[in-house]
Amino acid sequence: MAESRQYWLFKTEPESFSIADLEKAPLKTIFWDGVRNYQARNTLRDKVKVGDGVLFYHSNADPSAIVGTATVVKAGYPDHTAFDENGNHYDPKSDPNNPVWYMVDIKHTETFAAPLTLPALKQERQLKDMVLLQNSRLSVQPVSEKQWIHIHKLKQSAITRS
DNA sequence: GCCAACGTTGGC
DNA sequence: GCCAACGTTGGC
Repeated sequence: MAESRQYWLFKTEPESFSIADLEKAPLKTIFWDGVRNYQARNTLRDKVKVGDGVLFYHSNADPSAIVGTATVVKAGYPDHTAFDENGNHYDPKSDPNNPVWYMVDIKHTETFAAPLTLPALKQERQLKDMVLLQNSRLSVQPVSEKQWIHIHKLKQSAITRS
């Protein structure tokens, strides 16, 4: 029996990679490279599966916000950007025979008509347990099904209001 | 730009 | 294995 679908939140600084960039990518698909944190690595390597839902979050942005969603199209595999001595994400600890860092592929699903800003998310009692709101720096974090559903409701009401 | 919170490194 | 020093993240 297949495990049920899981949900995640991926953070990115829009200055380096935004949801607009994801939409413009060929097949609207990219590899989520550059994660260099062990907890996030473990999640990417062991837990994120094809078909899982991803909340796309812009950090260090004005305003910081969940700006859309994506779908996982390839589960964890070695992050080859760690092997490239000339790249920004090079890490000598990792080599092809014994990779340290992992990535997944995600495909754009939707860009929200109205971003769900951090202050707005903080006002939702149903979201108070979100890892995002717990002072966490984790760039790849779990989202519960309840949180996922609630965020989609918020997204809907944001559209209705606009 | 500041700085609190967090993660990692490395001396011991 | 402890923990101080350092580096990074990310909200404000």
